[in-house]
Amino acid sequence: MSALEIPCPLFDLEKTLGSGQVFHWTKLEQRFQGVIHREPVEIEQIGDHLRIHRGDPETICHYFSLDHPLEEIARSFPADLPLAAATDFCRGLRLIRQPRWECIATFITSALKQVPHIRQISLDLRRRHGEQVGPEVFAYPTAATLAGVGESILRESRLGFRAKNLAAAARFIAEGRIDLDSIGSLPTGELERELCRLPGVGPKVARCVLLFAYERLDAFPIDVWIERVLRERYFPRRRNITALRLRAFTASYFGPYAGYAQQYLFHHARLTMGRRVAS
DNA sequence: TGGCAGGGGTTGA
DNA sequence: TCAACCCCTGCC
Repeated sequence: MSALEIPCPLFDLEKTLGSGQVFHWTKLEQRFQGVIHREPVEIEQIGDHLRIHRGDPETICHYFSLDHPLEEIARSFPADLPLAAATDFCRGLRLIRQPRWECIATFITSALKQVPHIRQISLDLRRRHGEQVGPEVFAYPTAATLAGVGESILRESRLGFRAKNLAAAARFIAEGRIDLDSIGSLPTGELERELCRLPGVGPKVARCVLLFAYERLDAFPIDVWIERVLRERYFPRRRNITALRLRAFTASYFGPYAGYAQQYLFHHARLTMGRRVAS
């Protein structure tokens, strides 16, 4: 199969895949192998071009949101030092358009887990329960499949207490108690409330899903990293500021592309702040 | 070699 | 507001 090259200005494949949005991609030398929905994909970046060894170019461009106007997004940000530094550091990092169930399930399993663990769980679930779509390549198991598998088998993938939530969420969807596609037309606030009906989905996971699977680019998930950034960089002299006040601040301060601001602050913090931060 | 603390969150009291 | 949930890793 001959490789196809497409232009991808202002895009950094490695940063995008390494920014804690998706967890199943594997790097082999310069190539990244992964699955988009059920399609095996193998790509590498050469300067401002993407060399596609396997996969449909249109699917790949859509998945990596190559149509998002990054310059315009950066211009919409409030002018402050922490965000300017993060934006500079994350040049070319784009928000991925993820399949909805896969995104929900992956973030349910991410609770109190670090990236390598989430990745290990994600790959194991694919291998054990996902459809094989290529040599050593597996799609994420469907909700119906995981609903049939049940909690005790899921625990074998080292999910711990998350197995119960994942099994229950899979059943919730398989039984038709929520339709992930039809709720896509709801306003963001209502959509968030609908997502929180799923077992194991609280405010943080719901906002990740809003951002990564429903393209609500103003959604701002607050995890421990972002909370550290907000407290240290935005409210250094107000040590006892409440989580509620932080939420209110993020809802108004970062603007229509708050989700991008969050992703940049998050990725920058993870790679520069170290494990422990003075509090 | 083994014990211990703590981690990208949710839930229910 | 806080403990409990399960497992893994790093550190001593």
